[in-house]
Amino acid sequence: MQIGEAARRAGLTVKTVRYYANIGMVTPLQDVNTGYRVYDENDVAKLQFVGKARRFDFSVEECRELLGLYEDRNRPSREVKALTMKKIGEIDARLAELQSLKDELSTLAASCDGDHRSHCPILNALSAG
Amino acid sequence: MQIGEAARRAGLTVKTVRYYANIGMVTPLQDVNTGYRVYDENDVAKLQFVGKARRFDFSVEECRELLGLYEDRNRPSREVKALTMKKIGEIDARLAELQSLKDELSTLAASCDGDHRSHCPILNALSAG
DNA sequence: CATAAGCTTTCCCCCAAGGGGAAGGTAAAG
DNA sequence: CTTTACCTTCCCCTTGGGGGAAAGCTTATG
Repeated sequence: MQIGEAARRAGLTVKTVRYYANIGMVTPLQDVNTGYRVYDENDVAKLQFVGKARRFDFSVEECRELLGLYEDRNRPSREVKALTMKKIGEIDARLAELQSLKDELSTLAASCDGDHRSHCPILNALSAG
Repeated sequence: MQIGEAARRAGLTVKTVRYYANIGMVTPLQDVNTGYRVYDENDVAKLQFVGKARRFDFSVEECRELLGLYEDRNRPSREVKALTMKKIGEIDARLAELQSLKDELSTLAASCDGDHRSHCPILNALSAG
């Protein structure tokens, strides 16, 4: 099938699928006459796999790694789990960071009247050393 | 003072301060002879303000807006509070997204033995339609 | 046959928010 | 006079593609 159908079936844009081909992540065959990329079922499966991993916040490089493990029938599940735990740790760190930011901003917002007057504790806090 | 001292006092890198000058956010005077940027106390205050707002996850464009409000002695605090509430909403959305991702990944990780064997529910989940 | 529609290709610039480093000017100190 | 420590502009790099131009292919229609 052509790239359009492969993209549609994987739930990705054509641009994205072409990008994955360019960086060597999912490499279809190429029609010698037209130069068109030709995808098969296995390619679509890989695209879906990568698409799902991306939605799980894995970077493109991590996806490449996961895809390698996915295709290696003899890899130990330990490696996949390690990558997953690392990703969970990163998400945890970001969660804590965002929660802390939210708390501080909420405190500031609560102290600001938010009316037509110019007094504003939020700006004061931002300008305080 | 020169850019180096201004950056140090604002807790920013020289690159960042130069970037803010280039995009017209904090615009110092320029020495006619040397071409060096010349910062005063007010510039440093603005740089600190922007630095702090950036740490609160405000985008550069939002910082520009906040800085405008900060310099306008007659602005209503309503506008600042609205910007802050919008930012809190964005943080909330991202928190929910990350929490959901973490839950799903945790479930997957818990179901994977993570040993030397190849069976891996994580990869199975990623490859399932 | 011409041509228009709907695919596809490569190529190049764009985003945020700067970082890294080259090549070269300037000023103070030894 | 030269080293050292600043500073300048300029250009490429990052993530993960998006937007669009110019051009090639196939098929359907007038």
